[in-house]
Amino acid sequence: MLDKAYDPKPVEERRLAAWEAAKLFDSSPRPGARPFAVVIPPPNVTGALHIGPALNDALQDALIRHHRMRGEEACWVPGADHGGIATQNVMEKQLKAEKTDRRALGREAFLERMQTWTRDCKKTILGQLRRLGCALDWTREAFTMDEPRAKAVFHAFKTLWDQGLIYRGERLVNWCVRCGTALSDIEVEREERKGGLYHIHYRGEGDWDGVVVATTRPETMFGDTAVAVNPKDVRWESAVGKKVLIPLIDRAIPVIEDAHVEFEFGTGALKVTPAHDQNDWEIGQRHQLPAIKAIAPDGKLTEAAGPYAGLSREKARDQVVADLEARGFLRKKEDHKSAVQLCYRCNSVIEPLLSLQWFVKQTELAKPALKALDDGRFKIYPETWAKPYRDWLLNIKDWCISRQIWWGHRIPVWYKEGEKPAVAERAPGPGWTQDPDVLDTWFSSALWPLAVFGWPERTKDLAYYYPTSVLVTGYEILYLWVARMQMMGLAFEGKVPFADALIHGIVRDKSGKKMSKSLGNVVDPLVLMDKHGTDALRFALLAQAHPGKDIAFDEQSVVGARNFVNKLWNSTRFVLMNLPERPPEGGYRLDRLDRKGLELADRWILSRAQSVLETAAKQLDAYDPAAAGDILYGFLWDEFCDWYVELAKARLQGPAGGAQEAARAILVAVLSSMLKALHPLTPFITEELCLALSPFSGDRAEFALKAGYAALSGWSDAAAEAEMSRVMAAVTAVRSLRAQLNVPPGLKIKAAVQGSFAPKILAEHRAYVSALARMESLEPFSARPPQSATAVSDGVTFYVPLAGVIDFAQERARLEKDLAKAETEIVKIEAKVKNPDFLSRAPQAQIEEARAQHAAAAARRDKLKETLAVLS
RNA sequence: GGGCAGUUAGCUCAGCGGUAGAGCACUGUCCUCACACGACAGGGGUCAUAGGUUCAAAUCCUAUACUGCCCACCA
Repeated sequence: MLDKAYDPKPVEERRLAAWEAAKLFDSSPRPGARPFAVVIPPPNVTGALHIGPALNDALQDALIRHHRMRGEEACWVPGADHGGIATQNVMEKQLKAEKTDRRALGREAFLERMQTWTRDCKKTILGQLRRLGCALDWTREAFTMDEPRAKAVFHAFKTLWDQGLIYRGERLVNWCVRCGTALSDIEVEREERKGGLYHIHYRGEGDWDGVVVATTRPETMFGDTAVAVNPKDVRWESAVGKKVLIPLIDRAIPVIEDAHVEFEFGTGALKVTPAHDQNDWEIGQRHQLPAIKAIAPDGKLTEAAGPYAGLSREKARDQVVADLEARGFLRKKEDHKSAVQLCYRCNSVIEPLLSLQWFVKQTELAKPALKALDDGRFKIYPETWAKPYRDWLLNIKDWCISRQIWWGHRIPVWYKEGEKPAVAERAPGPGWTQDPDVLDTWFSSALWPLAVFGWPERTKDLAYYYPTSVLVTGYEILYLWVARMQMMGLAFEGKVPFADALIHGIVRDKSGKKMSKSLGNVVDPLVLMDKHGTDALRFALLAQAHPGKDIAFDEQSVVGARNFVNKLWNSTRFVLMNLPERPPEGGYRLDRLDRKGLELADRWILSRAQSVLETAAKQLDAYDPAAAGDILYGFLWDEFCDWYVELAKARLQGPAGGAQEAARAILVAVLSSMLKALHPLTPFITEELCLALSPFSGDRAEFALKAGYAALSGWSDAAAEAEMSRVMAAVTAVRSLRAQLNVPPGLKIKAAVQGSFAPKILAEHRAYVSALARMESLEPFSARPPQSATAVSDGVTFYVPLAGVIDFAQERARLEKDLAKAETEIVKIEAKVKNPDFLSRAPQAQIEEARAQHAAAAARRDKLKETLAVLS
């Protein structure tokens, strides 16, 4: 016998052990079967997973399990990403805590430590995935820096190099002073911050007045190589062509014209610092201006800054401003809001810096990706992300792929005096030295769907699983990752790496704030799993994961899901308690049922179950587990447990025989098919319960995944559904009467029934009504009992004698309230039914329905009025 | 400065052309023989605002107002 409450821990342990022992999730090409392949977004090896990836993984697992149950060869590839800068930063923090740093350690020793860290971290992360119940094919575990992936990276680099798409050049790049490396454009985040706008006087050379420029970054003035004004700006007309002196260092620079300069901003004069500002760089290109570096890669001012050399950016700004002010150059300081650029890994302010870097040309690579989107080979769900994705590809800029860190794939370019640089995996010969930089971590991530299947080798896996089916990820890496995989996949294989991308939202805290360590609002999925069970956590996340929508996550939602899981447990427990010790040969089978012998409730629940299963399957096909979860939850709780199980009790506890067997068979069939349908969402408990039911359900499969897809057919019965809803309404009317008149729950009432639906109730549904409304007897109405209360429903009126219990004033008030309800309903429907436009233009079915509603409401109203008249 | 979402019950969110829904919270009754992680009954919304289309609009269109996100070279 099952315990009274579900205890997740032993069940989860048991299921995990069984899955692993059976290698249940392994996949290999199976001719004839449709592949359904998914590659996991490889988590960075920066530490343990938080709740965000848990959602991402639960979504993928639901899809994988669903498609497995549909008979497809589902393959979900696990793995991890070395995570470049992010991971190196983690290690650097550790080293700092040990009062050392990577330079003291040396490159080789540092990398060795990184390897060890990586091994431990992967263990943690993959352990978490396992614990979540992820149906990952563990034999395929991949890492972006393991041997096969390194091979893929080299091959990709070489191919792009041979095609002339890779080049090296000195460009203005986003430089993170703290991380000590260049970043690509999309690795930079922006944040609006308050700062100052400084108006600085640049004296004229000779004896003219000079100009006043406005800048937010006075400390870069030592790198100025011009002052620019708009060609149409009459205010500065006379200054153009003359020279001004940079204050404090008195270097002369020309005043030039450039259309980029805005009239309204500041003074209309712009100081041009090509080496430290993107716009200025472009102006510099247009006017062949030199680029003078005023800030070094370490964030300190260079020799060009004269007396300020060696000061940090921040200190230099304060000092320069103070000196300008003291010497009368500072004309004005305004408050000013501007968007500062921040490193997406360490959040420090980015310095645009001129440096020698490697780039991949993007325009040509983007074209096939655009085409794939436009002709539908690649689809994004929800569609709303397609436009931003498209715009990004259209305006794509070259990708800076070199990083000045140690952790990553070393750039496979070798140098030697007097030779052209060579691309090779190993030194081409003695005297060659390798480029010290490593590749952007996203370079290897971009190859993930190819690399996990052995590319560039022509493997069977690649032929079978590629292109993969769907990629599940958050919108924050749409460009960083999704777009690049599309470009690379198309460039190297001519096929999209995945046909669909499912973009989900971000898990936020319950007040809607982004989770972050610094805010202290991060949620540890393991803690929640320990507390409430894995299925509960999964269901809570999935039930809220509407496509593309962020989730405001509250632990309360996990409690709610836990309650549902417990409801599954107890309903199965109840069914098992009411089954015989020995199951019938082959289990209960619906096809053995005598359809004519079925009761209304049977026909109703089977019809409903069939429809619910169909809908849930469609929703999972459409990548919407939230909708599937919602409908399954509602059906199981509100319809199956609250009505069907209650109705079946009479037969279960009654005499043995055909009626009892039918109830048992239907309970088993409906429950076990629902458990199977829920399996993609809550794999542990559903499988455990399916197994417990298996002798009765006739399901021989050892695992829910192998039990096949849950479906019923041939049970659709609209008439039964309609009739059942009338019965339910009648029951509810009596229950309501009882509650409102404070009839003790234990007290069984006598009732008489009247109305057009009454004969049917008396003949066929008497047992239902008297059981659920707790009646001692139910008779046809003959005469109104002296002290009785009345419950009016569609086609039925119940009279309940309640001598001594009933309070007439209360009863009147109750009926008047019902009457008021009926009246307002009638007013609404009457407006419709009496509207000639409605009658002439609405579809016939609508009209008929409205008329029927009107008639029913009117009948109810009349009955209530009549009752009230008797009472007064 | 562009673009995209959202604005529905106290809270979190479904619904997206035919009489307003769920979970949680709330009120009342009940430890009724699966489940108090429960049962039954109930209260609570002029579906942001203003127009329009339609027999019919939370649902479609157009504005407006907030909120959030993405993108962008106003120093």
